[in-house]
Amino acid sequence: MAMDSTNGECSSPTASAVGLLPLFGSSRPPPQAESLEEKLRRVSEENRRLAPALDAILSADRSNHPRALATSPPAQQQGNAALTTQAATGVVVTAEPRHKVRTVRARAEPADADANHLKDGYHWRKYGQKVTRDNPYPRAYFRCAYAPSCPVKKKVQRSADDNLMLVATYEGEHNHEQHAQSEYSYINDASTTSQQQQPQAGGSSSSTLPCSIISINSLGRTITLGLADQRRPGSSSNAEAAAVVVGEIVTPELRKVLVDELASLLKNDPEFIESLATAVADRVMERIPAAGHIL
DNA sequence: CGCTTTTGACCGGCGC
DNA sequence: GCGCCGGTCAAAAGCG
Repeated sequence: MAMDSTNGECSSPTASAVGLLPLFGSSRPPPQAESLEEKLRRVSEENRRLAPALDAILSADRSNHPRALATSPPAQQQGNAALTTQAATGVVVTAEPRHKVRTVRARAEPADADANHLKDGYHWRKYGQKVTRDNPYPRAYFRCAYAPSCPVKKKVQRSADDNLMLVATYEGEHNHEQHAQSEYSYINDASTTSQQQQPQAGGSSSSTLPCSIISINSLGRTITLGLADQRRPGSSSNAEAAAVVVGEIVTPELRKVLVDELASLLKNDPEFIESLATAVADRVMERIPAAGHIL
């Protein structure tokens, strides 16, 4: 099963087919130009879009079995995506539950251009570095700082194609909680992706982007909350550019962060509010069938 | 002073 | 068996 979406292109066939959820479409007539019928059709369409999102969240929430969303063979060994998500900010998580190997691709922060380290909420100790044959950039080897009690290792290497893209491979599972002051979020430049290079909007940094948070809990198989660049031309609303992928959420704290993030996003989206109000009004009207007779 | 990072050496798997 | 290559070790250096 593969999930894919790039740079807020939430309506990509791949994304909608597999569960990267295009919360809102991008080509929509202005609300004032809509008839009631069109509104009804639009609301119904959005309901259809949201249903898989809800299903994905609920299934991830209720399932303790890690293979809920990952049923494919190992990505690294067979070239298939075992469980790959790529959010709008260019972070890809490939989970391979059977062998406890996960690959994370994340765009390095410009200020950290020389760093070869991914902050993921755990404390790592570097134990080696090696230049590999197929990549001019050195590969760094990290062990969990709680080793040997924690067997997790990770390898971090810059992509040969894009030196701002960090590729981290995790092996094993942590047997402890994240560090208290851990940073389990990537604040990434939302205008870039791993697959498609988008021009950086004036070189602005990600810190100016609200809600551009990607959370990856390496205890979980996949957690991605990606919000596309709101400055992108044609992106008329926050939610329109949003893509949410939730695999297995492990910690309640992280779950709360993700839910809060999504709730905050939707609250600030006037189109979502309007759609919600319309849907509620429709339901009310359905329950008052004789209202016309009263008048 | 203790912890972390660096870096060259070493080891083991794999293909020829 | 040999060489290549990825992964690991461990001493030295760096840092707070």
